[in-house]
Amino acid sequence: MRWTDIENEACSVARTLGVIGDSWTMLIIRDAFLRVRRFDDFQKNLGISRHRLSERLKKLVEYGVLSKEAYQNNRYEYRLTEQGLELYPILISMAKWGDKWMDDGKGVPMLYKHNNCDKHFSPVVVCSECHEPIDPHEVTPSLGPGEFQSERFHSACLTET
Amino acid sequence: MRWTDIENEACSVARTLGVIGDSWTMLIIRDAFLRVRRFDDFQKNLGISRHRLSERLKKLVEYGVLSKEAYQNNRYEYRLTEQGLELYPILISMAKWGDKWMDDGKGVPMLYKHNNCDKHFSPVVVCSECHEPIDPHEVTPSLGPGEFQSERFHSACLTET
DNA sequence: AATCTAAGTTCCAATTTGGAACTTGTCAAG
DNA sequence: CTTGACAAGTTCCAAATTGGAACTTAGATT
Repeated sequence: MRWTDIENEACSVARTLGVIGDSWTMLIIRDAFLRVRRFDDFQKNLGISRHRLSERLKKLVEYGVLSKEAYQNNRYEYRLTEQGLELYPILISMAKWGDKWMDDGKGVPMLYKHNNCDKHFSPVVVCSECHEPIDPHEVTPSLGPGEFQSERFHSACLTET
Repeated sequence: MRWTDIENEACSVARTLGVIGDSWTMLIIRDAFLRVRRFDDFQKNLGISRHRLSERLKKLVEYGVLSKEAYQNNRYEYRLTEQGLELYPILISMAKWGDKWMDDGKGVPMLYKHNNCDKHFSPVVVCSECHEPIDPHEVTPSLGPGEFQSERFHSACLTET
């Protein structure tokens, strides 16, 4: 099976990876959250080839993660859409995991302050219903309406015992 | 710049992507959360080539995301370690994003029940300090001790205005 | 002793990537 | 109004990576 077919699986994780799962894409998104908006700035910050960058930006615009808007005459800005902004939980969770497990002994690269409470924070994933933190061992998955019969596990059950 | 160098950047997002950011890896992790543990089962479920699977599993074991344990004589099990289990927030956030934005009109592939409250839930990212949901516009990033001078933005500031 | 099964490894064609050079359209200065 | 600079790509090709089929190894089963 080809990697490029995965977005057609009946699994929301696979479909998400079809959009953001290939090399460089999440770093482009990261830079977009950093307010990088122009082609050359992405290219210089990331060190990605112009070729690849061009392709990836085009795809992200197609999917609706970024918008491409002209400013002045032939200059363009790429900005996160609502759909793109909602990738934030994935990104901040990656930052937290990297802080904890990929520490090089020099301390964390970046600190995050929550303007709401004015404190440095870390992201915590809680249940939308009871507001308690989610432990993977306490989640029971079941087939939803969009799942169909298959010889493959299609869906992220996302529990581990 | 080569993609394979990114894990050395002074950015926790890039470092995390160095571990889980290439094709197939997050699907391997997904299957691991589904209690898939054996080489051939990963291979058949994912449709990945044995070649790639072998490499990826080896790397995940090296990084400490999976453990490889013998059972019976020459049979092996791959299991999520503590470090691997902590990828759950990333995975469940991907599932939520895919549910919302990659819906194909057939309904979600999978439902998740929280055993703690016995309800179907969706994951919400909140502040560790004030417990309010995090909005990317309300986060102010600053350089941490591990950041150093560079001509590149290294770190995920992770705010968008 | 022959076969089965799991867990890989080997090999090579086909695809993808990185990087440098080139293009196109507008603006800004002389 | 001509020259040069700049932003945003596109083109091209060598080098690296991937997919897939076939092969290997070692213990278990018939």
